[in-house]
This record gives sequence, structure tokens and C-alpha cells, in this order.
Amino acid sequence: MGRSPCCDKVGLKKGPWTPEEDQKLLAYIEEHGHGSWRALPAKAGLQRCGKSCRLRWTNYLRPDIKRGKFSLQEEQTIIQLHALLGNRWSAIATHLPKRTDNEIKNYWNTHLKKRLDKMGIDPVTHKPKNDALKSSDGQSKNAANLSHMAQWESARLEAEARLVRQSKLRSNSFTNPLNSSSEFTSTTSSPLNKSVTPPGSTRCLDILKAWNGGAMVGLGCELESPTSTLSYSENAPPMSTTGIGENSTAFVDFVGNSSGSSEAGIMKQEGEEDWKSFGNSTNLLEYRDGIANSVSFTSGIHDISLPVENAWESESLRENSVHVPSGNFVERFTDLLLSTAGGDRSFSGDGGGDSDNGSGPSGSGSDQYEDDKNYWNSILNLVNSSNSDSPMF
DNA sequence: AAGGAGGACAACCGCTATTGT
DNA sequence: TACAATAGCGGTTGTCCTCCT
Repeated sequence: MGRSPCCDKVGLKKGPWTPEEDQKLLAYIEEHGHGSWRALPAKAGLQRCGKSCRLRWTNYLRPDIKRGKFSLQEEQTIIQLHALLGNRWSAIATHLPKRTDNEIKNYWNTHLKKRLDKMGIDPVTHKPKNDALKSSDGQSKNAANLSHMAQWESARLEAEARLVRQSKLRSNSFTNPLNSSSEFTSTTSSPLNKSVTPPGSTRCLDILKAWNGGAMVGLGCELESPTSTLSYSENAPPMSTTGIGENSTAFVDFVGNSSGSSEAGIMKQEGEEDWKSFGNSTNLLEYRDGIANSVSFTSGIHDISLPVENAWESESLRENSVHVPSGNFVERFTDLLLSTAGGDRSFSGDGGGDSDNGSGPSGSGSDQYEDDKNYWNSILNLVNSSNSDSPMF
């Protein structure tokens, strides 16, 4: 479009923000809301471009940002979501309340990526680097499932974003700038958040939740058994085998049981409001001509059907239909992780939270290796311990 | 104690998507 | 419909800090 960069103006400051600048920005937004970011700097008395102000606000100054060390749960969530979604930091951030995409991205690049790399796991594919023999066995199917589920999640996020835009249009009235502003929720969460967020952006990754059957303790998603169901319309053939027939409708229902006690653990602490609005919700994907045409969200607040666009353009989705995993998803994902770890470093992967048994891997015997092993065992153990008795399959 | 290396994180850049006119 | 303005996103860079030699 040939638009000139917003910071071209001479005299605009770059670089680290000073406390004074922070104060000005904060004070202005608290009083007036951000309004137009481009116009904001002048009004707030800042020698910055609007974009810089926006980033400073979304990544640092917003009052709902949690800073500091990432917890084990958060690390685990990031790793799993990255396996699903790749470098879609904003989407990942959607599922990590109070964390910004920038922060997650940095943390991935500086910590998690390196750690995976060290262990011989490709941080991009989440598979062992020397894994050349897995092309035709169950592992590749797992990978395919992950990929397809990523598409599901992608579509859902797309739809959520669209939903909030519509909501924004509807409720254009400005109340409290800190609450009503979509920007306020922009980066850390998908636009769906706060009061305009039926599905609740801070809830667990629906797919994981659905496949896990609810209690995802280790994922920072301590749902207390939201009953997730997967169903197909009667006339539709099973998606995973024959593809989706014309005009057939496949339903993926995520039905929360609205248990009041679901507000537990991390989510209660960090995203309580969002949870509450997600008690009874149903997300529905509708297929036409073999692709998903719409996503419906049903909650106590909204019942909206939205078109699904780009996220469903995947060839694999059209041609192969949706591969719904035939087993507990998280378990299988865990298996994948275990096997990847084992592929290169011969981890036992047998759920050994008790891994610190002093018998290190033969040969190396390095403390670093032991640390890694213990670390991953603890992560995997968390997942394993939370995914039994899935009602899904 | 000084300086270099590397890590961590904030901020910027450039591109794309969306929205408004 | 076309175009411009704006926001969002992901990759990259810059800067500060800590650790090691």
C-alpha cells in the first residue's frame, strides 16, 4: 500500500521508554482511553509515534499483564500450543491469561526453543531431529492429527476474532476505557475477551479440552469436567475415514457443564470473569461441500454463527477431511513428546515423575541431561496425570 | 577489576488484514 | 470498488545485565 512508516516523523523518540513517558501514557489512557493511537501521542504530550505507544501499552503498561517467571504450567502450555499452532504467538497468548504474545515469543526464543534444541528435538516440528523413520507409522498420524487440530483451532480463533469485531460494532458505546477498549485485550488475548467474549478467550484450548475430556490440570486449565462431546450428524460419514459428504454437517460440541466449581486453580485466579461467561457454551462447526462454512458459538450471552474463511482453505482439510483423533488427544500428544524425547536421548518416558532415581542415561551422565530429563518428565507427568478417563472416546 | 560473551527482554520494523470513506 | 488509515502480528534488532575469564 505504500504507506509510510508511522515513525518517519523527525523528532519522534525511539528506544526505551522512560518512567515519565510511561506515566503520561498511562494517565492519558486511564482518563480518555486510547482512542486513535495515531492521535494519542500528541494529545498525551508524548514524542512517540502511535504505534510505539500502542506497543508499549499492550506489552507493558496494561494493568492485566502478569510479569515475571513463567510457571511450569505456562511452559507446558506454550510447548503444547506451539506444537499445535506454530509461531502464532497471539493465538498462543490467547490461552495464557495475562501474558502477551511478545513475552511468550521472547520466552520461547530464549528458553524453550533452546531447551528443546538441546534435547535433540526440533523446536519447529517438535520431533526428534534425527527422526527419519517415522514417515509411515503412527507417529506421522499423530502429527497429522495435530496439524488438523491446529486447523480447527485456527478456525475457531478466526471466528472469535470476527465475533468480537461484530460485538465491537454493536456495542460501540464507550464506557470505561480500560474495560471497553478492545485494545485493552488485544494482544494478550484474542479480541474476544471480557464482556464481549462468549467463548472466553482465556479458557483452555478447546481442542485440548475436548480431547482431554476436561480436567487439564497441567495446562493451566483446571476445568472441572466441562463435558466435551464430539458428534456427527446422522447422515454424515465419519470425518476421519471417508471425508465429509456434501452438505453434511459435522458438529464438534464443546459443552461446558457450567459447574460453578469449575473456577478453580489458575483460571480462577487469572481469568475468573472469562470463565464465568463460559459456563454453558457450545461451539459448532458446520460443513458444506467438505469444508467448514461456519462456526457457531452458543453461550448464555450470544448465539452467533460465523463464516469460516481462510483457516479452512487447507487442502488437507478438504481432501482428507478432519482427522479426529481416535484416542485421548493429550495422551497422544504426550506420547508424541515422549517418543520424541526418547528418540534422541533415550528418555524412558514412562511417566516417571520419580525420574530422579540417580541412574542417569548411560554414557553422558551430565547434570544438564538429568535436569532436562527431570524437567520433561515433570511436564509429561502433569499431562498424563490429568488425562485419564476421557469421556470423549 | 576490566572487558568480552552471551542471555534476556523491550522495542522496532515491515508486512498483512481489517475497517472506514 | 478503490484507496487510505489503522491495527495486529511475527521476525528481528538493540540495549541492558550478568557471568565468566
